[in-house]
Amino acid sequence: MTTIRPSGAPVGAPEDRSGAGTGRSDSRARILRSALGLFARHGYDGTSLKAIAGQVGVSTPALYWHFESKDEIYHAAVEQMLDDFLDAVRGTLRAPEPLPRFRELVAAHVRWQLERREEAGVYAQTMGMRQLAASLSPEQRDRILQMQRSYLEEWRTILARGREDGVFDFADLRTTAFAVISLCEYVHTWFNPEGALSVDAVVDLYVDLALRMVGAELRQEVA
Amino acid sequence: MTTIRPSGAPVGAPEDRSGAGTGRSDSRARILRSALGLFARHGYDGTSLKAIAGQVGVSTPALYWHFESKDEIYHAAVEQMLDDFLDAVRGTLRAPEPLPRFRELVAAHVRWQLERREEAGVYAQTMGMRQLAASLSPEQRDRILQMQRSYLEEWRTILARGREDGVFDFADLRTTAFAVISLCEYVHTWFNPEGALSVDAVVDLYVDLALRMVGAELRQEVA
DNA sequence: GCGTCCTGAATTAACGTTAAGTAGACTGAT
DNA sequence: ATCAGTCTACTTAACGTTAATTCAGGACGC
Repeated sequence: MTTIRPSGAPVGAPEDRSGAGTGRSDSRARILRSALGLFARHGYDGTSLKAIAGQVGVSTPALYWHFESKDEIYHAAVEQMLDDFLDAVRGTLRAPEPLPRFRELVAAHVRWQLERREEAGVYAQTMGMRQLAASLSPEQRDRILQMQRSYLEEWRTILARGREDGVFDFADLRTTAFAVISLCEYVHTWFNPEGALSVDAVVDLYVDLALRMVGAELRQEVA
Repeated sequence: MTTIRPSGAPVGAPEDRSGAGTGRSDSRARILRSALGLFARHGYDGTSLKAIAGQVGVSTPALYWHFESKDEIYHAAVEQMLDDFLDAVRGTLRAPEPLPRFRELVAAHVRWQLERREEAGVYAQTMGMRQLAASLSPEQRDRILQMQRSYLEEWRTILARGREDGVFDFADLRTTAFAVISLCEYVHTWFNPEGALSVDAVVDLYVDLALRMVGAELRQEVA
């Protein structure tokens, strides 16, 4: 268990740093990238600053030039990932009508989860351990909760409109929204990229599953 | 972040130990119970032996009389919880026909996740952090994977039989099985016991959602 | 007087964090 | 064109704390 953490040597090989002599500090971004991966694999407490620094290729105290504390690194990494996720998903939404928009939303969410499988777990961890989320600073917590809430609202709006329009048919709005989102959120826990199914295939299957959950008439793809 | 862990005092009030003068050492069970709750809330690395011991009401080294290491406590707690889960779910299965058996399975899984919300997260954590799971001892890992596999097989069998019988209709067996299981597995992440919906209500809603996913004709309850 | 179940003190290693110093690039004045 | 000075982006050394674990011993029941 403890053997997964570096004891003497860095956990991963330092990144290649040959190109462009430290061109105006990309260090911050590189720290966040390494940190996110390590937090995702080992959790917050399982990831040492030494491991992060080792993977970036700098000494541990160097991190303190870019960030105030381990907490700040963690929060910055999570927030950046959430930003990235929301941008990616919202960037694919084009249709105004509930049914095709719902398809787009499910597809984009699932695709991101599968393509960024490694990092995807961090968010679930943060929100999963309730005390951990509660111990973020109030501003950090509020910003993250705000992003969460607005995303949830996106789903609920689509579901509500679809039901009004008569293209969806489901019992409870809130429960259905949570159910569909959590379905999409946790694809990454079982998906195996070496397996028989491609990302595209799983995306399509999940779109159909989600459509069934909201009571949409399935066979309209070509129409 | 670090403030969630006890620094001087035990994290929770020691349990009441008045009844029955240490009647033939129930200590082991009490340690496991406390440990499971703490692991669920703070994760493996976020939980100290001091915190566990403090909650049980003994000194830290006392744990070493019952267990060899922190790893062993963790593994024993997870395995016991899995045992409990499987017993609870399998104990409710009565119907031999795929459709009612599927209902039973979904209902039992969801009910357990909601009623044991606190502990439910531990398993997800263990399996979520891939390196963590991989660092369990081979025997520990094998036992847990074995339990996982046999449970998954239960689902797949029901789905396959139901499709043969014509009561289910879905595209990909493996994906559908994973999707329905993960749906049930993560109810606890959003459910709020103080909220409007009771456990029973959510169980019913989830049974319907799952039935839709596998393409079952919904309205047969009374028939 | 032996096994069970625990305590208090001690050990070693790792953690996050601070302090102090330094190499290199850029700036402006000479 | 050069040199002092400043800013950036680190370095090594070190601090205080806490972690898991060990050990030597002690109470309590049979």
